[in-house]
Amino acid sequence: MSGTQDRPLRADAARNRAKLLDAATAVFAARGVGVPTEEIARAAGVGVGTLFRHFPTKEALLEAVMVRRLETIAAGAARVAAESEPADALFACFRLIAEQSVGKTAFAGALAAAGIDVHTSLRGPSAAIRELLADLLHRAQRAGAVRPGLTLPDLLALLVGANAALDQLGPDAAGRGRVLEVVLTGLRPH
Amino acid sequence: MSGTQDRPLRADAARNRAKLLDAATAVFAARGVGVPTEEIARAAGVGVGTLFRHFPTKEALLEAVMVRRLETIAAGAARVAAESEPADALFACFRLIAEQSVGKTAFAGALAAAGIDVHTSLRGPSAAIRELLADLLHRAQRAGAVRPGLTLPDLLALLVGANAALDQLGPDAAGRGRVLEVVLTGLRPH
Amino acid sequence: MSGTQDRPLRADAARNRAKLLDAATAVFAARGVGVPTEEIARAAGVGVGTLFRHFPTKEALLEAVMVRRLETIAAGAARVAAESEPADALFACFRLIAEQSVGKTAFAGALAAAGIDVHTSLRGPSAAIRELLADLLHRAQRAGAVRPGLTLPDLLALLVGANAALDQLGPDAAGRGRVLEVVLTGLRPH
Amino acid sequence: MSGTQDRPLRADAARNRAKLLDAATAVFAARGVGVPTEEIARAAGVGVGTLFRHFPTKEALLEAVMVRRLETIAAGAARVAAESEPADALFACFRLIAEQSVGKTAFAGALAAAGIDVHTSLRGPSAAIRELLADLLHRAQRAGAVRPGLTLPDLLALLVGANAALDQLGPDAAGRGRVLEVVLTGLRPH
DNA sequence: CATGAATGAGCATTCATTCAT
DNA sequence: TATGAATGAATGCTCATTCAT
Repeated sequence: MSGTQDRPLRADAARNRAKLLDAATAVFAARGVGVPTEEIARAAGVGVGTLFRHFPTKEALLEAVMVRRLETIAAGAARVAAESEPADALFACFRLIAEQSVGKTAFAGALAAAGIDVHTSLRGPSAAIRELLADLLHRAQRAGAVRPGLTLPDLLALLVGANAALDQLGPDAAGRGRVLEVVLTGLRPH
Repeated sequence: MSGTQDRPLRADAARNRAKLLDAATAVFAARGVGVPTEEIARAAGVGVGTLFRHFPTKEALLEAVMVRRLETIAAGAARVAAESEPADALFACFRLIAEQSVGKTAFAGALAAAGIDVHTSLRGPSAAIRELLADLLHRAQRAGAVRPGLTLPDLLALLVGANAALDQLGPDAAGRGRVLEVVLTGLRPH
Repeated sequence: MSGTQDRPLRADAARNRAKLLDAATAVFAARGVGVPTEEIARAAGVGVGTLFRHFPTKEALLEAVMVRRLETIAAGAARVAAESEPADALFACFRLIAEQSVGKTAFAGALAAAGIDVHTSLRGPSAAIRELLADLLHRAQRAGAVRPGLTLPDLLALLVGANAALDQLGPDAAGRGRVLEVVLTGLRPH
Repeated sequence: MSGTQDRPLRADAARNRAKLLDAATAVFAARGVGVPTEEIARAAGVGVGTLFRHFPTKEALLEAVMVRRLETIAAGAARVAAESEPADALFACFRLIAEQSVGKTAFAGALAAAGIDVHTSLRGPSAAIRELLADLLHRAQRAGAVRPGLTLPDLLALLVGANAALDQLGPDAAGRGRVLEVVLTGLRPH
């Protein structure tokens, strides 16, 4: 049911898999998805062969990186959502997701540009997020805390947009706050 | 000093340059920036050699495409800005820019991912837009129509974000309207 | 109708194509089909890129080599067949084909082993040979010079076998003569 | 001198060796000698490590497969040869060897193509066959049942050729009979 | 000046072999 | 001793760029 886990996986193999995912996340973020696979293997301290034993394709590695990211985000969002009532929870989740996905823009763009069909394995984690947000959105709207006409796709698009905006803004904390404030304010009814 | 001059360009050469830019715009948008240069040459109906005569580098071609885009946008924005008073003009420009740059996200991402330094030749056109927006922002804020603390970088980031959001939303007109409405509403003081 | 010729092909391109085919024929024969493509390119005095421009795949190159071989053989066989009456013509063709296809065994084996479907482009030339042999066989049988029950597939198998036998025998001229004599004698009615 | 000795081999080790040889024979025959060693290990139900413990090299495994084949053939030939008088024995052996070595063509070709020097360990079993055939040939010739000039190398080449012919013909029993008939008839004096 | 053939560095991927578990 | 994860050299193929025609 959990997809990625086929067998218990030997201790060292699991360690290498993790090292590879970490290295890939870092290197892709730092140098773009165009980096040679060998670079990633080197960063992970393993040979290329090991990389390809764990991820049969460069594309598969990219997917695994994104899946892990989404899983982390989904978990964080679920935690945050549980702590407050719907409206606040929605806003908190929005902040969290928009903030956490640093650099995701470049990824997603590159993946799409490469004609990669990420959907299959991403559907799982992203479905979790989607459902959570759909629920929160619905309840926040019923509570009158969010614009009534807004749909889930709208919300997701705004999330992607906020993400892109923060990416573009860089580490300027004050600016990030103002930008998020603009979007979150806009979500409220007027 | 006299080597890089922009000679008037013979009629057919100018025509080829235009054909190449059009083809590149279309093909990059349709198939991503990863397309072989030869594909673009073919789409333009010329040989690769001709492409490289006009644009010494693939990167240069990409830049030229974006420059032309920005120039169009800048012109449109200037026109729109002249037609209303500051606050409305700012909102109109925001809409225009966010709408017109369909697919730019993938571009920009890919460029950045490729480690390409677009700045040099883009600074011109984008500076024009920047100045226009800086001016409108300033005056709209003085008129009390836009959040006081918002800076130009904030606004640009929001523009990029809105662009990404619309890209993600696809051609759903109603959704695009709602998303823009959210962001524009958020820009106003509260 | 003639298949391989798509456009007139520029002079130098044609020259390179020929050089590549010659080099490939020689190198494959000398060192087996396992040779790196780069080896062949070097032997032809061109870059790998050129090789792959002419033959989109290593497999395609192999096929082209075999096609040319078969074409040569087919032409020679047709010439020989025209010079005598059916029975003698059949025997002459048999000798010619068995002799000319030195090293073909290794080729064909390797191709089959590689799971390559050579048929498509080979069908043309080999069909020509097949038809010629079918005709000669039929007429030689009617003339009472060849075993009556023998079919075309039988004859082709014997041809392949004779080829293999000669390959195995090496350059010992007397031995080659005796071996061919055995097979040709066996073809006659008894 | 004591390093390469053939220790009796523990029961399970012997079983593994046999499983590997069987698997290799089957897999090589079915998918060609290009199959990854891991495929063979899997088919044998052991790990690659075990495979390489028994056969230090892929080439060594191939050789072992062929050796076993030749041993089987040699034994069969010896049995058949004992049952009749020289001439018939020779023909029976010829049939047997030609028939039994189905698929050997691809093997031998691939081995040769790979530049593998099979001789060392094959000389043993093949020497047995060679001697048997040499003896039979000699006696059959003295009995006037086989062409006088024919040498042992000629006979071996014809054997390889017959093998190739049968391989090419496939399972068509009647055809196989006719083809062998042709060659065997050719062997007789005329 | 346009063309498209030639170039070759670069990259993803495979696979025989080794070695930690 | 068996296992299968790790290794990395080797290979087929691509594509930006150059240059002969």
